[in-house]
Amino acid sequence: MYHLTGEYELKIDAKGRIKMPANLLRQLGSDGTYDFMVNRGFENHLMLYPKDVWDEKTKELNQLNIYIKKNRQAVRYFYRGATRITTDASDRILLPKSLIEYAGIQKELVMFAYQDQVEIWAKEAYELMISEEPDNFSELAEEVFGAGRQGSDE
Amino acid sequence: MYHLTGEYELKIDAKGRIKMPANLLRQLGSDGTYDFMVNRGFENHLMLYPKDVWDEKTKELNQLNIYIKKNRQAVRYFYRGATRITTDASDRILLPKSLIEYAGIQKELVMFAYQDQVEIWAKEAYELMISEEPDNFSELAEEVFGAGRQGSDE
DNA sequence: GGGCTAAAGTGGGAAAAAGTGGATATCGTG
DNA sequence: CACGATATCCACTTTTTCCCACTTTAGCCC
Repeated sequence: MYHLTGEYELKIDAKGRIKMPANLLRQLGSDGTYDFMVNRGFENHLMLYPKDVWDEKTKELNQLNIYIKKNRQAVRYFYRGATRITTDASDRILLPKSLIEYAGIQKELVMFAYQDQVEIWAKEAYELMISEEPDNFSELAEEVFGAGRQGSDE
Repeated sequence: MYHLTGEYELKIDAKGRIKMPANLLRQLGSDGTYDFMVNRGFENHLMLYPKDVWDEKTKELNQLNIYIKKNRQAVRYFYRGATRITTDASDRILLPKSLIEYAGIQKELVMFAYQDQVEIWAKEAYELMISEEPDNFSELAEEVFGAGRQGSDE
């Protein structure tokens, strides 16, 4: 749907506001105010989705029969903390306190955009995550990307 | 019917009243007083439904032949504790004591809205729930979101 | 590159809304 | 009737929202 990219270092101001990078917003097209959903990510970070992406993702989820325990738990787990967010007149957003806390964000944070979503990490946590990756990366890369790439390939 | 969202940390005051988050009420539209039904949830929490949602949900249930034991049990199980609730002039609600006890709510609680309903948890219980990944979540997630996303695809 | 202009980012004041606490009135029940 | 519990009402505090103005950075032209 989108092909968002970029890594942005940002600060939270005294009122808890975060300026959305102009570059990122530009990738979303549209003007005026922007509409997002945030929730807890699977590691200790947050996920930010453009509203339309979120709606698409939850469409199927909302079809599940939540009287089945397994489904109920999954729905909850996916949604956890999901909150709607819009930009103000200066393109800033306000994240829910509970989510900020969850991600361990103090002042500095990183937004990391890929595919149709944006991850939000506390700066320290992001750097840690980034630095830990290479360990088994080659193995992983081979597994994920490599299938059938042996021999001649562009 | 609705697409309620948001996670709200709330406190019960000395008189047992809980302020409904303005943000959540706004999503319900309407003004003046709001009309809800609460009952016991399937885990140790409560469920809060806007009255119109409740009516819709019970419509099917009320068609069941309750002279059949199984049906009777199911109906009872769903209804258990069901109580009508309205907001006062300051948008606060009063939960039945027995339900508060059932959910183990002391002072702090969390309202967690998704789809057309709101779950009410004791804060500690909520945090525990949130932190535990459901058993076969990745499997289920794959079922729901992932169909054929492994390897090369669109 | 220097200087100009527009865009991006930052900060804060003030009004409005949300949230909190408590006093008083009302109802139902023993 | 008296009591406790609920409902109604009012006053105050805190937070959020909205708006405006300033600083800094990036883009552009000469």
